[in-house]
Amino acid sequence: MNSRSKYKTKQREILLDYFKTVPGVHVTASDVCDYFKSHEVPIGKSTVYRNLENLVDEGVITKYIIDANSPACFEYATQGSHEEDAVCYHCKCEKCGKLIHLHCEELEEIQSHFIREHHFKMDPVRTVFYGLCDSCLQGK
Amino acid sequence: MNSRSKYKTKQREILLDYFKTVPGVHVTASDVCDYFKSHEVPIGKSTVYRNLENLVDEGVITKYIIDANSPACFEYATQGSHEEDAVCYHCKCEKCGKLIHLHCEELEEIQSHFIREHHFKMDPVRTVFYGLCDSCLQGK
DNA sequence: TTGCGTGCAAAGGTTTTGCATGGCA
DNA sequence: TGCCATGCAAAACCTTTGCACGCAA
Repeated sequence: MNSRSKYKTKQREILLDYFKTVPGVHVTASDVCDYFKSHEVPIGKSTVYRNLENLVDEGVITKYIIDANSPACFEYATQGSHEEDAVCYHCKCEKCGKLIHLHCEELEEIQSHFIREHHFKMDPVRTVFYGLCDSCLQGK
Repeated sequence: MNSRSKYKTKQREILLDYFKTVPGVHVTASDVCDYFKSHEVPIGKSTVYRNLENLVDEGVITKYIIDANSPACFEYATQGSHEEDAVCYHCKCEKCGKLIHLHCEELEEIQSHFIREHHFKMDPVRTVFYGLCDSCLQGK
C-alpha cells in the first residue's frame, strides 16, 4: 500500500516535470502515457503507474477518484510548500467533474476535530471532498 | 445511468431481504454473490449488479466508492427520508489501509459550512477522509 | 401476449504483476 | 556490486454488455 522511491530515475524526473507543466490540471494515467507517446518519450505503462503511486504516497501529486469505473485522475500538488499557512483543499464536482481549490482556515478546524474526537490525523492533501458545485446546484 | 425496476421479481426480493438482514454492514457485489452461492440460492452475477444499480437509483441502498481499485460497497439505507441520523462518514488510513466508519453529528457541520461559505454541496457518501488512524499514529 | 428481467459467457477497460534486463548509488 | 527500477506482455480485477430464454403483469 505504501511505497517510496529510493532511486532518482530519469523516468521519475520526466513524469514529475510533466506534472509541473500542468498545475491545476487533472490527468489520467493514460493521458500521461499518450502525452509521452506523442512526444516520443519512451516510458512504459507500468512505470507510469508505479511512479504515480509513489508520487501519491509522497504527497507530490493528488489522486482523484470520480467514479468506480472511470480512470483515476492525478494533479500536481502545488501547495506542498512550507511557507504559507494556506493549505489547499480539493473539491470535486460529481456532476461536471470540475475541480475546485479552496483555501479556508475554518476548514482546518476539521482536522482538529478529527484528532480530538476520533484520534484520526486527517491529511488535507490526500482528502478530496466530493459533491456538487455551485453551477451544477443552480443549473439543475 | 438511471434505471428503475418495473417488475417485482424473485431475485430482487431475495436481494432486498439479504440487505435487510445486514443493516449497517458494507458488502461488495461479490460478497453478495458468494453469500448466495454458499446458500445455494441461484442468482446470476449480472442480475446482482443490475439489481444493485436499481436499488441504488431507488435510494433503497447506498453505494460507497472507497478507493479506485477496491470494489464498490453497498449498504441498506435504513434511515427514513425524514430522519437525520445514520449518515456514515469514512476515514481511510493511508498507512495500514484500515477503513473507519464514523457517525458524527458534528461532522455534519462541515456540510453547512461548505454550502454557506463555498456554495458547494458536499456529499458525505462519496467523500473519504484520508489520514492516519490511531494505531498508526502511536507508532503501532 | 408484451416486453422486462434473467443468466451465461464474453467483452470492456484500468490497473497490477512476473520476470528478465538495465540503471542508480 | 547490490538492489531497485524499468518494460513488455500477460494476468487480474471489477463491471458491463449481447443475446436467447423465461417470467411478471
